[in-house]
Amino acid sequence: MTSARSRKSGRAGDDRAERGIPEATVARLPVYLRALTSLSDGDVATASSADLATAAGVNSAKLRKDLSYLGTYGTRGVGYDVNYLRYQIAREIGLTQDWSVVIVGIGNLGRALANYSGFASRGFRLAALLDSDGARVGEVIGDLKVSAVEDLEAVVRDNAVAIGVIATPAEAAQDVCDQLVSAGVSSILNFAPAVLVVPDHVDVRKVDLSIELQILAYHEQRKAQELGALEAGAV
Amino acid sequence: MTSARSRKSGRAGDDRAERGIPEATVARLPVYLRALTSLSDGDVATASSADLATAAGVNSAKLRKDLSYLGTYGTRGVGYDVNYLRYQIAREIGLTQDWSVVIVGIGNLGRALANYSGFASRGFRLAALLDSDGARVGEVIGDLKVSAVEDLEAVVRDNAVAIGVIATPAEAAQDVCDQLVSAGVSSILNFAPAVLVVPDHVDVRKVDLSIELQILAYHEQRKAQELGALEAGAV
DNA sequence: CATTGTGAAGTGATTCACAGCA
DNA sequence: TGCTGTGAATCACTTCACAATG
Repeated sequence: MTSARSRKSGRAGDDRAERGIPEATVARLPVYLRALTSLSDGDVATASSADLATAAGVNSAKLRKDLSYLGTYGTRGVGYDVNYLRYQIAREIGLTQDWSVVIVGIGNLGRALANYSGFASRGFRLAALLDSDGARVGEVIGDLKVSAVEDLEAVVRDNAVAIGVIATPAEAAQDVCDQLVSAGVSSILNFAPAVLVVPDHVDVRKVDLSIELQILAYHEQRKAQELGALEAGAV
Repeated sequence: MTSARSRKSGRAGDDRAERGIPEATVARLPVYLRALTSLSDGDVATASSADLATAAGVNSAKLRKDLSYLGTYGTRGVGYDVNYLRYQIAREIGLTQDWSVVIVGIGNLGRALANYSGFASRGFRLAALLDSDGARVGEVIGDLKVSAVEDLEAVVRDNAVAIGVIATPAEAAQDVCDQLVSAGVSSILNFAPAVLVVPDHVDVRKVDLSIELQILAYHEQRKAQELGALEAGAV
C-alpha cells in the first residue's frame, strides 16, 4: 500500500478501491476463483499462496502480487481464508450480480455453447438463442426456444443483456456484431474467425480454434527442428 | 537488417532463419495469414503494412515489427506481395506440412469441434475421435467413427499424432492428458475447465468459455461503475 | 517519394528477494 | 517462525520516429 496514489486515470479524491487492476491479473482471477472453489468443496479452510498457486498453475509470487491489487486479504504466517478470498474475488469480477447473455448463431458450436452447464453455474443467465435461419427458429434447446435474429433488439432491451456471444459463420459476424452493439450490448465474445470492428466503449474477446491449433503447430515444428539439429550435430 | 546478428540463443555460424520469434508475434501470425488469404481471394496482389494491419485489426508498426522477425519480405515504397508473404508465414508456422489431430471427449463440444470445417481447411487432419463412454463409441460424425479411448495409444502411433484436443468434463481431463502425453502427443489444446500438469516438453493451450465470460463481466462492471461515478459527480 | 525495417524509448508484466507482521 | 505484501530489478512487448531504399 504505502504511497501509490495516482494510477493512469486516477482522479484525485477517489478513495474507492484502487482503479486499474492490470489486464493480465484480471485474466487470472477467474482461474484463482476456480481453484478456491475446488479447495472449498474439499473442505479446505485455509491455503497459503503456494497451495493456491499450485492449484491454479502459476507461481506463488505472481499469485501474491495479483491478489495485492485487490486488497490485503491474507494473514502473514498463515495464508488465506479460502471462502473469504473466494468471495472477494467473485465480488471484484462482478459475479455477485447476474449477467444476461445471448448467443447468436445456433449451429453446431452455438448448440454446444447453449448446452454448456458452466453458464448458469456462475452468474451468467442465457436470455435467448438467436439464429437467422428460419429452419432453426422454434427449435428447443435446454429450456430455451431459438428465436429469429430480428428479435435481438427487443430481447436485449427486455433482459438488460450486456454480453453477446457470436457463433455464426465468419461472413455474418460483423453484421451480427453491429446489431448487438446498436441494441446496446457492450461486451462481445466472438467465436467466428473474423476481425470485428467496434466502437471504443465495446469490449471484444475472441476464441479461435484454428488460431490455437496454428500456434501449437508452430511450436511443434520448432521442437521437431531442434531435434533434427541435435541429431545432425551428433553425427 | 544492418547489424543484428545474434538473438537470445543465437549460436554462432547458425545462419538458418533466426531463432526465437516472440510469443506475442507467433500468436498473431495466424491472424495475418487469414487476412492475407482473404486479400488474395479478393485478387489483391500487393498490400502495404497499413492495409494488412487494418485487415488484421492491429496497428501497422506492430505488424511491421512482427514481420521483421521472419525476414525482409517487403519492398520499400511498395508494400508486400500478398501471395509471397502468405506462403512465408504459412511456412514459418509449419503449415506446409499436415498435422494429425485427435479429439478426446465427444460430448456436445467435441461433436461441434469434430464438425468444424476450419480443421481440414488448413493443414490439420482429424485422425480420430475418442470417447470413454461405450454408448458413444461407434457413432459416426462426418467421415469418422468414434473409437474407445483405449485405442488412443495405437491411434497416436499409427497416425503420428502430435496434437491432442481435450473436450472432456473437467474431472477426466488430467487423466486423458496423461494418456495423451504417454502416447507421445506433445501439444495439447484443452477445452476442459481444469489446470493440466504436463512435463516441460509438452505445450498446453487452454480455451475456457467461463473464464472469457468472467473477464467480460469484470470490464462490464467497471464500465457500469464509471458511469455511476460520473452521474453522481454530475448531480 | 511512399513505405519498409528497425534502433531507441516507453509501457507493462514477471520475478526476485526481503522487510514486516501474525 | 512462516508466510504475506511489495519495492526494485528484470524481462517482454509495444510504440515512436526516422534513416534507408526500391
